[in-house]
Amino acid sequence: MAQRTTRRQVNRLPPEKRVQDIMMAAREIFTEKGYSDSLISDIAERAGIVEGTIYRFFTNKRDLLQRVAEGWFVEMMASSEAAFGAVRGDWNRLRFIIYHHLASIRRDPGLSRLVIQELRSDPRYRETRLFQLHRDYANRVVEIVRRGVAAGVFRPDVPPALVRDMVFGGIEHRTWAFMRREGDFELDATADAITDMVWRALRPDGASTDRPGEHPYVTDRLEAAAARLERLADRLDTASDANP
Amino acid sequence: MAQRTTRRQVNRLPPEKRVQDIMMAAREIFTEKGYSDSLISDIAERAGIVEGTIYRFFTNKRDLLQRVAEGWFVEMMASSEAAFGAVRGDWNRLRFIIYHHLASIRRDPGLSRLVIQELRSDPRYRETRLFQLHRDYANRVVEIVRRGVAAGVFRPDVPPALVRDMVFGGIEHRTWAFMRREGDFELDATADAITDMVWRALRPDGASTDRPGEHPYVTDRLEAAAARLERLADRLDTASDANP
Amino acid sequence: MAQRTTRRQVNRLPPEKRVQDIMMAAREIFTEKGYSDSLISDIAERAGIVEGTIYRFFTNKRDLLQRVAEGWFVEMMASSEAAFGAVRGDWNRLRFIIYHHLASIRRDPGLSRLVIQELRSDPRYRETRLFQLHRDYANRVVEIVRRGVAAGVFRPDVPPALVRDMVFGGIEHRTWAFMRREGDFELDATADAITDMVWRALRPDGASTDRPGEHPYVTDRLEAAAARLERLADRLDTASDANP
Amino acid sequence: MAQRTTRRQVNRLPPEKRVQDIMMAAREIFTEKGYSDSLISDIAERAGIVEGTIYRFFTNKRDLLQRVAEGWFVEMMASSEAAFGAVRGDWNRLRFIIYHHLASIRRDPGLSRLVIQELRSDPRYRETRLFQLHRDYANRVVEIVRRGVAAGVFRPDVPPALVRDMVFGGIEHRTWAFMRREGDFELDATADAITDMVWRALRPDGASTDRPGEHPYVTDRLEAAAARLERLADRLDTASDANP
DNA sequence: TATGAATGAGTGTTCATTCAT
DNA sequence: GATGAATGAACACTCATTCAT
Repeated sequence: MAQRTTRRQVNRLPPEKRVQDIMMAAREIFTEKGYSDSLISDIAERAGIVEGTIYRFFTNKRDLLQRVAEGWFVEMMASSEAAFGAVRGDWNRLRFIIYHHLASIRRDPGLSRLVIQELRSDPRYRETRLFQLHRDYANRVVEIVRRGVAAGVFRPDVPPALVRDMVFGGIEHRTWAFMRREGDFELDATADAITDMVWRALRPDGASTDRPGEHPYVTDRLEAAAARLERLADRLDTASDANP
Repeated sequence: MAQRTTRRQVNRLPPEKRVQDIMMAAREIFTEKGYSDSLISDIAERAGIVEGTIYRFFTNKRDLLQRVAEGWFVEMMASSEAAFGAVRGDWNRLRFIIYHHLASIRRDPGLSRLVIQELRSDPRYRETRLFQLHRDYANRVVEIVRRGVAAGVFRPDVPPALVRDMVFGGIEHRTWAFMRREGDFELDATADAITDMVWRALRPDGASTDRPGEHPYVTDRLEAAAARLERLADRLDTASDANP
Repeated sequence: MAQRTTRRQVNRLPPEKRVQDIMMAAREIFTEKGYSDSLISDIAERAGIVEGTIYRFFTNKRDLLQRVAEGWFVEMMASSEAAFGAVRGDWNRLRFIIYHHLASIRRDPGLSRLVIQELRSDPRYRETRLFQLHRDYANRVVEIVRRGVAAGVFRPDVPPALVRDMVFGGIEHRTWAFMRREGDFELDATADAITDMVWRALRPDGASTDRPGEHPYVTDRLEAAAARLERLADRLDTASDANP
Repeated sequence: MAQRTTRRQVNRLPPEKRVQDIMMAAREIFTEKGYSDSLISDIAERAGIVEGTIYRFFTNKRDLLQRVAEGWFVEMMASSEAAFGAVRGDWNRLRFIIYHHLASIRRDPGLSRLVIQELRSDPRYRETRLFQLHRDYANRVVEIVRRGVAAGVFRPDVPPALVRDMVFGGIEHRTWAFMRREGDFELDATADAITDMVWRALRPDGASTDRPGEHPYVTDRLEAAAARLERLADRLDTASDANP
């Protein structure tokens, strides 16, 4: 013992910076390799420290993943909080949420996959802070639906939670290939398509399910045209009758 | 020389039966414990054989899981094939698929979770037979939408693949807690709610989005409009003939 | 993975032989280095196998130590069982036990120390088979004392368990330096000295505490006194008859 | 810049007080958890300082244990020094030592066990101050025996060191269960029993081995009675002869 | 064909000790 | 003198897979 050749070099940093470094390194490694293929030693190396130091700030590897994911989520929510508050109109709000979620996946596909695969399937997921964050995040949709129903602009028989599930489930399925680095998706078009689809399911019968402010749909137009032609024809009839 | 008290019992069985036994045992163990907590030795024991024998029929543990899942899926599809063919009407067909998928999850929540977690996230998933089966299974929905659009019964601007994603994504999210043995769901009510939601998103504006049979279809309205236009055209023809 | 250069060489042996090899190797390593400085990998190497194989037969490192110690003890008891049965006379029997224990320590000082240090101080020691073996072994002394007391050969006020404790405690203290490879002790002389010391503590006052066979027992003295009293009584009787 | 809420509290204390605090804390922790389960950080916390400070006063963890044990021993010896000097008579002196040792074990079973297990088995134990203290402590017994032999009150063939080993070995074995918190022992009765046992082993043949000042043992009394009766009988004979 | 003993690579975690501040 | 963040060596145990019998 004690024949250490290399002098021990201690690099003291403020705890926050250390934690930040570690989480950044961990996020990268986890994203690149997935959870179980990521080694604590790799993460330490990337963070420029030794393995033991990680354990001063994180209980274990799982805790590290957990907190990386939480950090990511908090960041995600914070980045949209202000903007979301400024959005007016239900369609726009739904579209905003959907777009934002799709954009997050595009930005961090690896992390998205990790959360879905590793954390959400954990048996203790519901006891997790991540679960709460996720729930709050997703419940923005529930809230919109609930209020719309109360205001009478949405169908009263739509289960708000199911809308949430279909929105986020749909997004996940649609982007699954991308998260696995196999496919791609168009951000705007996908956001539009999903929003429209949900929108139509929410609006009551008879109401136009077109996006607010856009042109009414073909059947309406067809019927309207027919009606106008009929009126025209009536007038023609009258005219020809009156001008024999 | 061997002091083994229990004599080695060599049971030569037809390969098919062996494979069947192993897969049944594997399915049970995998379902109970998840993939990584399942031991080959446990599976062998449950199947009444030894570890080595498994490797005569399966390349490795992963392959075993793969084929268990495939078997499950084939079984699932076969069980619905005939009945599905007999269902008439788009709403009913959608409802059938959704109900059937929900019922499969209720029957085998462990296996469902396993497929979602372990297999679908595998980087080579798309090269998998399971992927093809899954795609064929899910494309029933795509097919219905595509045909409905072509027939003019559904909106022409609905992306069929997105409908598929929202249906299966929605089902997954809705039942995720159940798959983790934490929550429950009502089979019929959920199937109805999802089908209705999709249905409303598919039907054109102005058309009743109520379930078929209760209110006239858009075709009716289109036919009525066409008829009126035809009568109009007739009259215009007559009128122009009358005013030479 | 799978670029193994050296071909995997399996060397199949009957389980008993394997267990024997492992225990022999473990005994050597444990004896040489003590428990915590012994590495499973060292033991495996010495036994000519790999680490994993050890875990087929032993639950963990502790279990291995436990069973090595048990084996040693069983062997020790077996080797003395027959001979002990043939020894006659209390002094000889005590001497035999003491000698045998000292001889065991001389033969395996490392193992002796290990048992005392590692196993006997374990909080669960009393639930151990080793404890039972040890107790049976040590109770030979208790048994001798108990019987001697019952036969009136030993003082009635001697606590047999305390005799046992002083015998084995004394042996341990006397040989402690030797177990640590620092000192030595003379086998025969030490056995004699301890036996004599205990012997003297056991024999009633007035009785010669010399080893049996060399000097008369207390019974002799009691008999002599009784004889004298009887003769005296006779004389007193005669005298009183003569002086009516 | 540091967000530490609890401000670092620098308490400059006189070195002696510091050392005292640390040793007290260490003694508690060691006693509670044993050596290897005691963490330097725990000890530091209990002493109200940080780990680094310990290393200003103690070379390493082992040294800390060493010095804790030394302190305990010195304290133990000091507490008995004066009283021991006042005790008169060999039996009483032996009894005093034995009682005192038993009482120490009763007071600090955890520490006693620690010294036996951890320190006495250390390969460098003999180079230790603790060893010297221990030797001096135990040699009180040797001294008593030696003097007794020289004075002719004890058997000349008793090896004084062996007496010491049996006394302390016996005490240790007798109280081992108690040190492990599993059993109990009666202080006075045990001290008496051990002292008596040693006493009997020390006294020469023919001498009463009863405790000094108490009644001689039965054989002696029997013989004495017989002798007196004989003398009486002789006188009676003479008297009757002289008075015919 | 079936056996099942043997293989052996692989890694998260602990904690006494150091030393820059 | 005191701090306490950082160091980094050390190691038991698992289990999918192989292959001699």
